[in-house]
Amino acid sequence: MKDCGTCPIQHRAVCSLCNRDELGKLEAIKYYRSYEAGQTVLWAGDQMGFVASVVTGIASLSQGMEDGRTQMVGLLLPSDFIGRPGRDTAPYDVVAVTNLTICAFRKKPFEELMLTTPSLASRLLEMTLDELDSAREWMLLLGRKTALEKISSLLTILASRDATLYKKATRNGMAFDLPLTREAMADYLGLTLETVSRQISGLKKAGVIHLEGKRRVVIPDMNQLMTKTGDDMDGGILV
Amino acid sequence: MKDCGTCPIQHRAVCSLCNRDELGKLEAIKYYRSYEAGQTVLWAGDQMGFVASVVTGIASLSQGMEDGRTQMVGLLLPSDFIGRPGRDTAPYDVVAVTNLTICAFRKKPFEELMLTTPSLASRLLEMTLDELDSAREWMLLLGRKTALEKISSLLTILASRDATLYKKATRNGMAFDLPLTREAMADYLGLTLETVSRQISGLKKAGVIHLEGKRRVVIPDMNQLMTKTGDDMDGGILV
DNA sequence: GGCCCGGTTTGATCCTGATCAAAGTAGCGC
DNA sequence: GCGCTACTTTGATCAGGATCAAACCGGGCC
Repeated sequence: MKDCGTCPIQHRAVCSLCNRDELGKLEAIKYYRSYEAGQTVLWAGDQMGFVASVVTGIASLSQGMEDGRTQMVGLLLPSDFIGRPGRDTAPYDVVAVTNLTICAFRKKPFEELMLTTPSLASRLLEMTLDELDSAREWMLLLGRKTALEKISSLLTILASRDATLYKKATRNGMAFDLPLTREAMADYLGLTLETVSRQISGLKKAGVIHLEGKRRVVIPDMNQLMTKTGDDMDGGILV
Repeated sequence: MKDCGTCPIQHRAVCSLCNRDELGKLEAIKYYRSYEAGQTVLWAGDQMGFVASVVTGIASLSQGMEDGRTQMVGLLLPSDFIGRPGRDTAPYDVVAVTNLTICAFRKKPFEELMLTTPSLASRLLEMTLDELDSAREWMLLLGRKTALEKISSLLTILASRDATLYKKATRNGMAFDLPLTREAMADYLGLTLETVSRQISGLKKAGVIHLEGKRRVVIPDMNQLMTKTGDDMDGGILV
């Protein structure tokens, strides 16, 4: 496994592109960049001179309407891809939700590399298809799930991603830090922050989760939470 | 321009893949297939031996929950792509909404062709990115728009697609046939069919649209309809 | 300590869209 | 024509979340 340079999580290949860069071709065109929580990485419509992969932290993609309503359309966790080969402006706002480090590649050379490296191109298609699948999964959530199901689904996803990231077991009890504010959760779920708060209180009262402070979530029984998502449970952990 | 074989719409390159197949490599592995309105092309989980492009008609992609709630996650119009290179089961139900003709390619040889034909691979990435963009556009609609805005957006999109398909002007008045039942519209918009019906009646009463029969929609002034979508209007016609 | 500030919780009320129910319409086969 | 079926419209009522409003933390900083 190739080390991703300054990658802060030891022994984990979080930069999913460098990780497969057997020939070291990406090495020459990559650089790291960091953002503080709350900083905007790109505004919708911005010129975009790079593509990138999230190394640590979380970024969000958001669409806004003129009257201020916003909808988060993607949550980028470590190893997720940012950017559009073949397009030159950002279609959405990209915001650092937590402190964020990305591994960026200059776009022009990256695109040239794609033409001569079929494995890179097919890896990218693969990743885009995955994103498409999760976008569509999210459409079901936004269109048809109740507030309770939405919250439960989000917690389940965050818990699973956190678990895979740190290689922890999920089945019997786990804990993780909520990286999102109530407002960010609301934006992602198509709810208001008050509703998010109320539903979380509900889950807490029901004993499905408990909170240590405002942000640390303890889930005594993962299955109990998953019951509330409305999803099929035998598919195992979703991502 | 290459003719797409039995393609029923004359002088139009609706099979977007054959259309660019300068070398005729796709010729050998393609075949046509037709479905009647209402027929299911693929069930979620089905083995999927082909990829395809819609030639005529409309297909839908739907996700279902066990309790019967369903959410349409994509509407495939002529030239849209069906299938997943690199995956072998269908992730969603694919249903023929109207009578449907597709141009299918056997998956194995198609994938091999992709490896040796960078232009095909990059075309596919392009198409997938487009799908991802429209999925995310739809997430904004599902999460944040009102019923009226949802209906208006759908009508606007259908009108625009219809216009490009038949090369008609959209700005000053147009008419087209609604290909979807109220129920299908509801599934797509995350509403109930009653709400869809009521909102359409509302638009009719307001003079924004009128109906000839149940299915033919006349839009005297496209701009008036677009005012109701909640979208930015200077971006021109969305697809 | 006291203060401020961002984030959170909780309460009261309102309203949009869901639900339940019934009637209307068009097409089609007989 | 009749009756059937699938689709649509309209009405009455309900409820899940939104909205408006206030109080409640928990830090950080003076």
